[in-house]
Formats: sequence, C-alpha cells, structure tokens
Amino acid sequence: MILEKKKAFNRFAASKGLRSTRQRDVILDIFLSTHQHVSVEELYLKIKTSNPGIGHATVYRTLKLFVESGLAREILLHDGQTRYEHVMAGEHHDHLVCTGCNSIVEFENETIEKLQDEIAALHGFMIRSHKLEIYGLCSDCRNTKS
Amino acid sequence: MILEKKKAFNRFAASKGLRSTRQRDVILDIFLSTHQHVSVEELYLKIKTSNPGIGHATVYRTLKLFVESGLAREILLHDGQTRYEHVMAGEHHDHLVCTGCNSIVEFENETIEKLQDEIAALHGFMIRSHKLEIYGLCSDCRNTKS
DNA sequence: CTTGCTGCAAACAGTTTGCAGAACT
DNA sequence: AGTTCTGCAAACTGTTTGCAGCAAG
Repeated sequence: MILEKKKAFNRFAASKGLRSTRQRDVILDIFLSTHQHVSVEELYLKIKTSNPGIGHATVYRTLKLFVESGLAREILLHDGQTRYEHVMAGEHHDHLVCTGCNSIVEFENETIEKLQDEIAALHGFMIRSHKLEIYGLCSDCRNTKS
Repeated sequence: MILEKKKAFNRFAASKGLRSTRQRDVILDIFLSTHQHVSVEELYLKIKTSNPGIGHATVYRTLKLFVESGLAREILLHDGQTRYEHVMAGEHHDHLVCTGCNSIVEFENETIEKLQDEIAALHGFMIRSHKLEIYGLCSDCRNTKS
C-alpha cells in the first residue's frame, strides 16, 4: 500500500521530468507514515529528527508536488495551518473536528455523498471534490470543559 | 431584515457592555449591504471609499465581534483569505464552489443536516457548527472550459 | 473622568521566493 | 555539462497586538 503510493509518485515524477532526490524520498516516506491531517510544521519537525538539514521550503515545495500527483490533499481547518491528508484511492472521508482538543475523527456516509450528487446535478454542477467538516466538542471535551 | 440584524447586534453589544461607535455602525451597515462571502480586504476597501480613516485592525476586530454575536460566520475557501458570510436566523446553507469562475451557489439540505446530527451522536460529539463545500465546475464553466 | 475603542505601525505566523551552491541525469 | 533541486534567508501576505490618543458613557 505504501509501496504502491511510492510507485505512483515515482510515475508522476517521471512523467513530469522531475528528478528523484533524497529529500523527496525522505519526505514521502515520512508523510506516508504519518497519521492523517499533518500540518507542514508537524511534518517538518518529524523530518528534522531523522534528517536535520531539510528545510521548510523543501517540505512546502514537496507537499505541493504530492498534491499535484494526487497523493495528498490540502485541507483547511480553523487553526491557521494548512494540513495535508492522504488521498486513498476512491475513498472519501469527512471530518468531525473537536474544537476543544483539536482531535479529528473521520467518517464516511454514503447517503450524504449521494445527496451531494443530487444537489450538484440540480444546479448543473460537475463535482470535482467536496469537503464536509463538523465542528463541535468530542465526548471527552464535553465532560471536562464546562 | 437589515434593521433586525442591527438591533440584534446592538442587543449583543449591550449585553456585553460594548460601546456603540461610529466605526462599528459603519462596518455593520456596509457588511450587511454586501453580497455573501466578503473577504476582509473587500470589505475594508468598500468601507474606505465612504469612510477613509477606518483602519484594517478595526475591520478585523469588528468582524470578530459579528461572529461572536452570531451575525456572521467565518468561512475558509482556498484563496488564502478569510471570508465572512451573513448568518440567516435558523437557516444554514452550504456551498457549491465553482473552481472555474469562483462563483458560489448556496444550497440547503435538511436531510444532510439530519445525517450529520446522527453521525455526531454516534461519536458522542456535540455539534457546534459545520461546513460543507462542494467543489467543481458550474454549468457555464463546463461548457466553456474543455 | 474613566474605560473602552480606534488608528497606526510594528509584530507575527505561515508560506513563498531568489539565489548560490549542491545534486541528479 | 547542463539543469533541476535544495537550504538559507529574506520577502510577502493576511492577521494580530501594543500603545498613545480619542471618544463614549
């Protein structure tokens, strides 16, 4: 699975005439090993422990490549950081975001997806992607915070 | 309708012990007269034509107040600017965003809202708000762009 | 007169960019 | 060798903050 993704990225890189570099390999490896929704900074810090010397700029630049290659997707929550999540082939998930502890739970709901298709059709829209985020307090935070 | 909103804000301001100032009145007026999804900069420019001298900071600060008062809602699209939209009492709408011409169509779907409630309940989540954006091409752009 | 609000400018955070040198092909 | 990629630091953008003066209560 991770191997497939690496291959997919390499194919993309080859088709674009991009060079294969140590940095991109490292970043790809670490990105693939992260939980969902890494922010650039989180990823950068993770990378730095095993590979000091890789700079912010490279991480930013590489993540954009991942997005371009279809490997990752940019998501905007409300914390002022751009986050990147893994794109799983065919699969789509949405997010429950806890505003208390910033934890994120994923879910999928086919009915919602279908309704979205219907709505889009109604407006003559051709869906390319979508994003559904529900904000609130998770069960833990409901109890601990007044 | 606009008057109601002004009153609503004034009630909020009073309850919080906020002062009533010329600037806040102006910003409120102009915000209420804008189309949906104004960015801070757009609003600021609009304000400046009739009221030069009102600074960025005040616009930012005031918009946060509007959010706090329940009058406005922050939305994050993918253009690096925070936008604010009007909150209509009781109503909630989601967005169809055209990536071709950046037009935004709003829609509402009760079933989706209900499904969200169910999903949240399933995870012990207390919903505070949510955001659903569908990205794609509107009917115009489907035809003009390959 | 007291306190909150404003405007300005400086500070900030996240992200992007220019450039010289390093690395890939 | 030629060109892309990298790391650094500086530049940028959108937003926030500190503060002195202004204005509302």
